[in-house]
Amino acid sequence: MATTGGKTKSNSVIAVERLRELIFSGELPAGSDHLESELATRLGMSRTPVREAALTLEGQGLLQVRARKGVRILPISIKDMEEIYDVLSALESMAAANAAGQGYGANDLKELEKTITDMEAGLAAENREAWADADDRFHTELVRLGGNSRVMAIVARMVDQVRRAKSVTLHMRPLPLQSNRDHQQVVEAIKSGDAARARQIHAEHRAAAKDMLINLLRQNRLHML
Amino acid sequence: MATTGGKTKSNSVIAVERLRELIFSGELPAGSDHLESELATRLGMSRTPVREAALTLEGQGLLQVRARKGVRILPISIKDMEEIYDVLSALESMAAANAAGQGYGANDLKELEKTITDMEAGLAAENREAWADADDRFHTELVRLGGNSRVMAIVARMVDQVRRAKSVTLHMRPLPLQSNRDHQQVVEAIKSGDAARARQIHAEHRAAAKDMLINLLRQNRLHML
DNA sequence: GCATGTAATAATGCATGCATTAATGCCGTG
DNA sequence: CACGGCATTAATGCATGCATTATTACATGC
Repeated sequence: MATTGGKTKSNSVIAVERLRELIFSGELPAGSDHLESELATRLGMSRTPVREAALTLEGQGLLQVRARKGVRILPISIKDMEEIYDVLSALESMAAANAAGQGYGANDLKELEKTITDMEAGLAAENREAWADADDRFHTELVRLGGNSRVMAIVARMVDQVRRAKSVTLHMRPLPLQSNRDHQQVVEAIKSGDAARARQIHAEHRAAAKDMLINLLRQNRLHML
Repeated sequence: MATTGGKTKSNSVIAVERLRELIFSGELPAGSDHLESELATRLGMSRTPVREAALTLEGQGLLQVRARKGVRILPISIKDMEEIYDVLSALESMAAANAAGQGYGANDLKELEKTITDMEAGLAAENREAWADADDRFHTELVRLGGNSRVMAIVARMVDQVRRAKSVTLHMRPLPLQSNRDHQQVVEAIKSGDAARARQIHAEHRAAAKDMLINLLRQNRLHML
């Protein structure tokens, strides 16, 4: 039995998971429409659980349910990216500040530091996928250390929405050298309990990431992803 | 025909609206469980649209769908309130800063300023409901001026979750005199284009509101609402 | 008397079919 | 030839019934 839990998952939950995979992998491309019955056939179940899954994913901002036109996979515009990165900036910097205020010891921050060494390893090997994976884990862990479950949930949703765009730009962007220095400084601020500094550094980190990404998209005329 | 739109609403949408009303009015009390079939009978429709509405509201954090136990109306703990007010603080202060950066003129801020005069009128008449209503409109309008649709959506959800708690404490709290001064200062910072100041003032405003509310709940032993 | 296993029960989860309704194409008219 | 109304079509929205499964109560054995 896997650690994910061997509990018998309902078809509705399976549909959510499968649809997410199909969206992230690009098999259901951004902007495309799909009838409930098509998706039901594709997933080997009836329309009911597919419909429920569609409603769930609509609440997560990944698609839109439109009467008689099927579900539309929502594309991400540059404006969307700006919005999302602003939300991430505000919430993650607060999480960093809160993490700094918790008095975490070296042991509590082990996981966070491991993501940094993984990023460095990824950078050294010029393995962008490995770096990106570790970067995701850094941000997830940082938010977790902030101790606000709602921030965790919101951030996860926002990250989902930019997932496609990130994978597209991953190979276009320069190697993120500054990024790693930022991460290291955030950890140090948390260690020393300097909430204001943790917040400040992380906000600048996110602002820089936003600018880099937006410019990249504009330069490459990627107005919709 | 009302401005809300006379379009034939689906039962599923009606169910969402009615359930929200029932939750906010306390007819479905926090912590209570309700079978899908009960709710369906109550709303005069079949289980299907009720079930869909329940999934939607679960995504909004208002209730929880539990197999074989019906839907549970989620109570709000003090920890929840802290989380929510921290999210509101982070996102609304960013909205205030962004609003200050938009170069809004007197005309753009008319709606915002009207909410302040309404609050003052409510205060003068010691009409707490009128004050609270204007206060809600102030925050909604402030976030709208920030120009980030995701922030608007997230803030609206958070506000929904604390709605019951707010109405309980509305008559316990002292008259919010400082609150109005804060609002006025935020508007002035936005007018003068001072983003940092708008952010700062509003963050302090939300922090003070949070402390006041949390203390009120603790003093009155209201650990769950 | 308590614990364990089993059977009855009841609520969800899902499939199916029909009614509703918006979109599309066609026909008739100006 | 273009425009407008009507019929056709097709996809959703919803109700219904059944299968699945967790829970509870009861009986039996220790």
